[in-house]
Order: sequence, then C-alpha cells, then structure tokens
Amino acid sequence: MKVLSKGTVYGLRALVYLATQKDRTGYVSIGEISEKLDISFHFLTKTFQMLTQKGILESYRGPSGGIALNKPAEQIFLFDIVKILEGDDFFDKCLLGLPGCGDFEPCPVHDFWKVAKAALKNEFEITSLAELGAKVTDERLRLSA
Amino acid sequence: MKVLSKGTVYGLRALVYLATQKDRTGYVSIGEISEKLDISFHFLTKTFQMLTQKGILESYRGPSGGIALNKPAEQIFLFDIVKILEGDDFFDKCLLGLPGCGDFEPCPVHDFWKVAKAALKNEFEITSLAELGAKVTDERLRLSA
DNA sequence: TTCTTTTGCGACTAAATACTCTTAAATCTT
DNA sequence: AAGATTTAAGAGTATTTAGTCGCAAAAGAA
Repeated sequence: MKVLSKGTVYGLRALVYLATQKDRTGYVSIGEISEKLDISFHFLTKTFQMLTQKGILESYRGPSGGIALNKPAEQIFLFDIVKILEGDDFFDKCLLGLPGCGDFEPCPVHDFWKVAKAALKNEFEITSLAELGAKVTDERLRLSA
Repeated sequence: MKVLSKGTVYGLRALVYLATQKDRTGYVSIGEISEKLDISFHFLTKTFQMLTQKGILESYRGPSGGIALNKPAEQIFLFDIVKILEGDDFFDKCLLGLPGCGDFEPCPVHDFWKVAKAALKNEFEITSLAELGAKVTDERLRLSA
C-alpha cells in the first residue's frame, strides 16, 4: 500500500531524526541529515523548504546553519506534516477519485471509505514526532535496515 | 490520499458496474463498459485480462462475447481485487518503505501504521461487490458526477 | 573584502505510471 | 469460406513523479 509520496516519506524520516536530536542545540545541517539517512541532498532540500515555509521548521544559512524544529516535537503531528507535503485535501479524497463524491452524492465505496479513512486520519492526528522519535533506538531510519 | 493506482480504480468501478447488471444473462462487452464508465477501452482491457487470469472474471471472445463475474458478487471482496491489481503485499508494506521493517525490527512508525493498516484491511476484507453494487442507484460510476 | 559554508530556487534528466495504437486470435454470422 | 465482432497481447507515446545539477543568496570566518 503506497499511501505517501517519496518526498513525504523522506520528510517524515528526516523529521523523526531531528526529533531524536533534541539534546543538541542549534541547527542541524541538511547535509548531515542527507548523509545519515541516505537521502538525496537536493531532494531533501526541496522538501525542507516547504516545511520551513509552513512553519514546521526554522532554517538558517551560513556556517553552522541548518534547520531545526520550530516547536517542540510533542506538538508536531504526522497529520500536520502529511497535510503540508501531500496537500490539504489528503484525507478528504474519494477512493475512486470521483469528483462530486460526498455524503450527499456518495460513490459506491463512499461509506466504506469514510469509515476506513476516519480511522487512519485519527492515527495520524494523535501521533507526534516525539512519540516516534522515542521509539528509534539506533540507526533504523536508514534504508540499509 | 491516493491509495490505489488508476488501473485498480478502473477495475473496481467496472466490477461494481458488472455487479449492478446481475439480472442480465451472458457476457457484457468491454466496449460497453468503457463507454458507459468513460474509461479507455484498451486500458480497461489490460486490467480485465489480469482479473480474468486470476479467476475473478470469465471472458469470451467473438460476437456477443465479453466478460462476466466468475462467482456471485456476494463472494467477491475488495480485498481480493486489490490484492490482484496492486500486488499480494499491498497490505503488508511499511509506511516508510524501509526494507527490514517488521514486529521484530520495527521502523519508528511501525506500531502506528500497524494499527491503522489493520483497520483498513478489515474494511476491504468485509466489503463485497454486491454490497457496493446495491448502493449504486444510477450513473454514479462515471466521472461526470 | 574575500573565501567558505550552508540554504533557496529554478532548470534539467531519469524513471515510473498512465494511456494509445496495432495486430493477432477466437468465435459467431452469413 | 469470408467477414464481422470481440478479447489478448505487445509495442509505442505521453504525462507525472522522482531525482540531479548548477548557481544565487545569506551569513560567518579569515
């Protein structure tokens, strides 16, 4: 099941990494993250730009610059990140992609999907970066599992 | 949230359409379905070929040929269709796409995703084509909602 | 000021997905 | 047997997504 685009996945992995570095002060460079997590530097940069513009991250240029979470990891939820990177309507789309689909004019899978989607959305809403960061004991964010 | 590929969506819409035609005897031509649902004929043909090979559909060539459900719509579940069209591991994938991820060596979102995915999978497992077909009162399977 | 480090941003390339076209094979009709 | 209808299958094209490259802009250091 491919729910998230690559860009979103990279963003999530990188943010969880950041959440695990909470005892470090100052900024963490994109170069370091891209190296540690084996993610293309330029690709990651673009994803971070979006997160910076939307207030999830704070960025700073120049030596010892980089990025940092703009608020405590406890207050950043998967829901926020995914909505920014995948679009605001991410949790509202019809499973079949039919335009007018809604409670008033439901597609055949509307009721089914409404229930399933609500469960998923709830999980995204209650899960914070801090919670995820706490589970990462070592280098499990890399591809080389 | 884009969970399913276009091919799968087309397949689902077409199968639901077939389920609504249960009082008709014999085969329904792919041409008719592609026209009624506004789906590319050739694209639909490929999707149907896969469903035919996997025993969901029965096909017949020549005049008044076409396709037909190979068993009652009550016995065909979204789960079956999706697994055929998206791959057997559809409901087993790691949200972050990390290779070794599992209960033994979980990624940071493993527990979270396990719960959400189980709920989704269950919905797909219990929902049959018959159930969906019963909800389609008129031409709500077309794109022109 | 000049050089180095690091993010910002636009253009370019590659790969995956979606779609189209052509021809073959099966089956019915005349 | 010849032609029409309909699925099967593969090759080719287009669009979208993913990934790369190069350079400008900001900021610190020498």
